[in-house]
Amino acid sequence: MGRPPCCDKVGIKKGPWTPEEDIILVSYIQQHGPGNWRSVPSNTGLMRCSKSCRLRWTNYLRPGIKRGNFTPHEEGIIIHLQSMLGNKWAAIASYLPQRTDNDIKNYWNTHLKKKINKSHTATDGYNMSSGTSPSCHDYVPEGYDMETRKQDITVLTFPLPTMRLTPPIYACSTGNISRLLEGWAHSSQKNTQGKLQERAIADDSHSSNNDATAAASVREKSRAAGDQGRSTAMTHEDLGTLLSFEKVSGGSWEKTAAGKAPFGDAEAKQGGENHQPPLSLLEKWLFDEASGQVDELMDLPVDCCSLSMF
DNA sequence: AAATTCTTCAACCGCGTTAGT
DNA sequence: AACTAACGCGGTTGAAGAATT
Repeated sequence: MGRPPCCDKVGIKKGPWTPEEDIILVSYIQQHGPGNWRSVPSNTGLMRCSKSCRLRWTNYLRPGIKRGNFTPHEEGIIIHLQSMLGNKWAAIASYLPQRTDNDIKNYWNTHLKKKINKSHTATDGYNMSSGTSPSCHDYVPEGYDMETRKQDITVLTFPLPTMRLTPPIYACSTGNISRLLEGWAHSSQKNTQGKLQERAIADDSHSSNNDATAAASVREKSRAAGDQGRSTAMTHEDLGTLLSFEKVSGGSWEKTAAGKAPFGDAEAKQGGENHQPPLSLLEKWLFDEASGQVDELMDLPVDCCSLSMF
């Protein structure tokens, strides 16, 4: 009915997300939980549309996401499910809680389709352009042994889960955030100045929002880091330092024994006046992972996606 | 070493579905 | 029941890096 897409609004930023934005988003979601995406941009000051925030969360920042190479076992599951369900990536992803639908879709389009096509042309002259979906029975990934495959096929014959396995655990991995910070540092060597100025302007226009207090705190830290020319990659150690504040009696915040000022002296002085708990929520969130909730969930055995799910 | 082509994947777009009024 | 707004999904695009010429 002519409603303009939200992302067409003036002032809505597009393109790759910066770690600053990621941290703000993560911090906000840790506090409020995922959902109600419409309120996210206004409450955080992010110059992104709600849709973009949701996408970024589900495809990249969501806890427990595994990135990188797919295992033969995962390949096998994807191939089998794709042959059963077609391109229902969200449904397929529900069997692989560590992988996002976008990831699976990309992997299918860039790797598996080719592999299967190759396999078919090698055997019986099958051609992807024929329009017929290749069957899982025709291609078995290397390293995906027949016994596992048999188990999976049995297991995956169960009805689809009605909802994603993903529990309301908002733990995340320091590795994930460190990785994105590294990426940001890399790219920021090219255009740090411009982006920071842009962010600073955007930040100022939202500084009075109460719900954005924690996020604003994060922004301040990030901006300060950028202003001081920290253009080198943030390591895991740095991130650990970033998160090493803890609350002490009297409502003020100070470093833990192992901690050092993460943003330099100037920032430390600023922080002294500002009694905001720096990254407290993010910190707690990240430390939750240490309890092993996510790992336990993600290290499910081969037949994980069956019985525990139904 | 430079130019071109290919590959990958994060992000966007549009549409269908669902929920709220 | 009808309408609107928000959400979620699948297809597609485009930028960046890798590989090739």
